[in-house]
Amino acid sequence: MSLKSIQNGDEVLRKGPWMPEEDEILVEYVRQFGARDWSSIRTKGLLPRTGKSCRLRWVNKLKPDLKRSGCKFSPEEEKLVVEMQAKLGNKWAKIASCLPGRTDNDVKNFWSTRQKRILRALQRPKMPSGSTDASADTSDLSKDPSMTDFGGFQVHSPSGAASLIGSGMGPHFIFAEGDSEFREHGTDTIRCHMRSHNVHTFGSLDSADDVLSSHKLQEPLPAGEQCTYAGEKDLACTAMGKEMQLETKPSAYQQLHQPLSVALPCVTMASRTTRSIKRRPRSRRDARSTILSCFEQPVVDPGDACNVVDHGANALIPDMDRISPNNNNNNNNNVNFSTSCTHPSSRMSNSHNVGMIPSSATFGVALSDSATSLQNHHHHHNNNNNNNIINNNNTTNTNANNNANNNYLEFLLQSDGSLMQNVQIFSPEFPLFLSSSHQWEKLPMLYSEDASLYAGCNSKDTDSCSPDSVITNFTADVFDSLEPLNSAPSEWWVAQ
DNA sequence: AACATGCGCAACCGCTCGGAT
DNA sequence: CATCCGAGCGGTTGCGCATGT
Repeated sequence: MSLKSIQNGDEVLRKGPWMPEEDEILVEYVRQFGARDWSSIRTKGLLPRTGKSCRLRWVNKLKPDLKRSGCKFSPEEEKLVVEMQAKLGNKWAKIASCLPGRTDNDVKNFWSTRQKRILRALQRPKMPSGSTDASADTSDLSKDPSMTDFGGFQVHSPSGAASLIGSGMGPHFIFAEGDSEFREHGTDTIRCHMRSHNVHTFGSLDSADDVLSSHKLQEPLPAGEQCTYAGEKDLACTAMGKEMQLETKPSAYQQLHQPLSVALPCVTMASRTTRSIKRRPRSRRDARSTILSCFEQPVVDPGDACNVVDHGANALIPDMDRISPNNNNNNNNNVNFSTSCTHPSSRMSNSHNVGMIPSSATFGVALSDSATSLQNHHHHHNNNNNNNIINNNNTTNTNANNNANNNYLEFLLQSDGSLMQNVQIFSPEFPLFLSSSHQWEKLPMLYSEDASLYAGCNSKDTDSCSPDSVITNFTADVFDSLEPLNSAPSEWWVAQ
């Protein structure tokens, strides 16, 4: 055992791990004199430890009735910690006072570990069985091939199509037909049974722990054609025909991200969309790259330039050659990149810049074939869309499904080959709206005040940006960490 | 098998608070 | 009222074991 010591005058004070003999002396001291006057332990010559060290040892380890070291927090304890932390903040001592046998240090460490776990879940998603990462899944649930472990979140996905696509604001889970439930492994269980629904996307705008573990959904969700469940607080679950939504209500979002009149916590897309655009991820893929993998093209014909929507650092760019750095006039180290995107069957036939979204933004795409818009002067309100959900009731496009040349815009295509209108790419910082006239427009209700985010726009007060003007500034080293997309088409994972 | 990395937890550090003098 | 000092709190560090390569 390593023994550190510090010189204190003629005295040598010990530091570091406590030995059993020291513990015995300390316990005996407390028995005789009580748990106080800690400094006198040293002045009496009982232990070469500071009073502070003695107190800490007693409070955290030796005090009677403490739960033994290594005793995991129970789901009830975790729930209480989460709730109290939300109320009180990092008042660990206060929180610990409500947890018999737990010390403030226990709670603090537990919280820290939990935060890291959640972060890992978002940054290192593991993909369904059949993926190259399956062997990395060592959780108990790995025995069940239908279970996928996304770090701290375990997802039941018989179709193998479950995918974690979100990060930053919280995880998004996409489910396909046949997936029956989603569950979070932790304090609370959020479980939705789905039988007749094509796709289920769940997301939260808040951090995973804030939302996922503090709301509980009724179970099982009836598989009827229409049912609605309002969560205890701010989660609601709605099943409508072939789709089901889980949503956080604006109130929950606004608590953390105010002022905000509109939130987009989750997206529901048609099954064709989600299946055809996903591909097998590499291990340790950055979470942001994983998001992009849902939207990038699996195969691109020569000349059919179609690049990933980039949303900042660490994004995966499938083909660097197609991204040309443009000189800008700034004297700083920033380089402007614009990505172009065309598709032969799309009305969007000319190059459109889709490079956007500053780093640290959370990326998502909300689709609507019913011209759903968050802008009043654009909207054709979907009946279900009275708060923060954008619906896509698009039906399966078989042609598109079979088309090996699907690119990431494929999910924007409607059955007649035309481009789906009113596509919104959202992030809190830089939401955009692709209108029916294929103009990228800013969403005023979500505007960031940071004018630099609108590089290329004439003015942040401008109502619309031309496609070519949507350019994001990246620092020069942004692409250092990018991986080239070098896997063969056969490596692309397409859920069936 | 050896090494690297991840992870949880015990202990430390710096600071604030409040009672005693 | 000012100062000292012990107690307590929250953040951080680093050790040791587990797991991965």
